[in-house]
Amino acid sequence: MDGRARAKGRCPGAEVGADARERKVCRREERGYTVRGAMKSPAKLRSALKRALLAWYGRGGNGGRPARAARDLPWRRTSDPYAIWVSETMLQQTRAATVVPYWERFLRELPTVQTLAEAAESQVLALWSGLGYYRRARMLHAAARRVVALHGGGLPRDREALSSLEGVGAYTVGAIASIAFKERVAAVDGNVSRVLARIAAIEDDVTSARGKALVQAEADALAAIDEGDPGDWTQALMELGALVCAPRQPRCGSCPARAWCRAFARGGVDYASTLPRKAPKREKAVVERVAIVLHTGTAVVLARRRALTLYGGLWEVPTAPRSAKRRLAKGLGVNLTALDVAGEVVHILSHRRMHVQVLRGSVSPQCLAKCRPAEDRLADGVEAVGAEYDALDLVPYGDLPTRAHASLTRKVLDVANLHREPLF
DNA sequence: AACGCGGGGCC
DNA sequence: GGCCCAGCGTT
Repeated sequence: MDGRARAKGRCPGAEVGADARERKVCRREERGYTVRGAMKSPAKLRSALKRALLAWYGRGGNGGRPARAARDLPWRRTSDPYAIWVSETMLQQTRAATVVPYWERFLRELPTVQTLAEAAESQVLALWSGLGYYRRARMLHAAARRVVALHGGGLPRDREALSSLEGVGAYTVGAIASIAFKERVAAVDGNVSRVLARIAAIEDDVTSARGKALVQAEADALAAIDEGDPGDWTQALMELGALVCAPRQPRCGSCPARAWCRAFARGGVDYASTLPRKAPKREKAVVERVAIVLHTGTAVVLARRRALTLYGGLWEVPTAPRSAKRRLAKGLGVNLTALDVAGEVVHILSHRRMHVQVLRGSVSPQCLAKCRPAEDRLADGVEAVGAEYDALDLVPYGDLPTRAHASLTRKVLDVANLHREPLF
């Protein structure tokens, strides 16, 4: 990019003072486009790498050739940009195998961007329940409403317009543009960045700006020379990362890109698996909380979390910091002494570790008086439950599966053991 | 650039 | 029990 381009130890020629030709050759080697002993032109090598990967991925069925490696994922059977958009949103930080049933149910219930735009947020969240990162659902919902309002219901092809949609970041723009609209755009997700970091043997911390820039440039360059379906190229790279170039134990022995992989050339699978360099792990904070399960024998009291908080908009058994146990009970209209300890739940999140003590008791008339229908926000007395909730409701056991909830609630109700049969 | 945000599969 | 996943928005 400029004369300051710092060089790794293996490329002294890139230091200030080296001539432009040496710098260029060095850059090629850093990017892994050279094969030992064969100084072909980079374009040829990239083209060969591309062909090898696409053949491995297997676009469409083709008799005689080995079976395609691509998984038969349901969103690969549609060309509907809306369906692809939903899949890409669900796939953010979520494994494909996990997404499949959620995506099928979501598309069945809300098959078009119009139906999503008109749906109640509670329905959208219920369809998302269990998938995690619920902000994705709220942003998808909001974005669908704007798409209908601004673009007449069709997802815009324009990348700027796509990028302005809630929840659609750099990766998702690339994914939608290349897969749904067949544009030659890079989509760099965790898989692609890992694959490219290994092919190019990038030893910088992958989270550093330098590393990101290199990886991004790599993706752009590789995508730009593709002659086939841009969506196939995007997905071939990701599929390689998911199935072969795995984070921990890459299967270099069966990798179609092995001949172009600088990391493999440098140190085989043992070295390749050390890339990209991992960031040091942070310690998870432990949070001590309490949950109060109030029930009638056929129904249980749930509270809806305020928007913009953890689990925002979802229903759960009312909880509070352990230190606010008395205040939570009082807010729910029950006496702490009337509750018994049912057990404790440990819930691990990406950034914290929750220890939830589970208390159990019967619904009091005072509590019943505070319960309101689900759509009635800010009911009287709810404030006393704490700043975390904006509604209370008495929910029959049979209605639990249709309520948007976090998996923590399943665990809490399981420990409370209200019912012989599973409640969910 | 670092952090908040979920949940589950796999070692 | 830790790691990581078809990331995004905020600060």
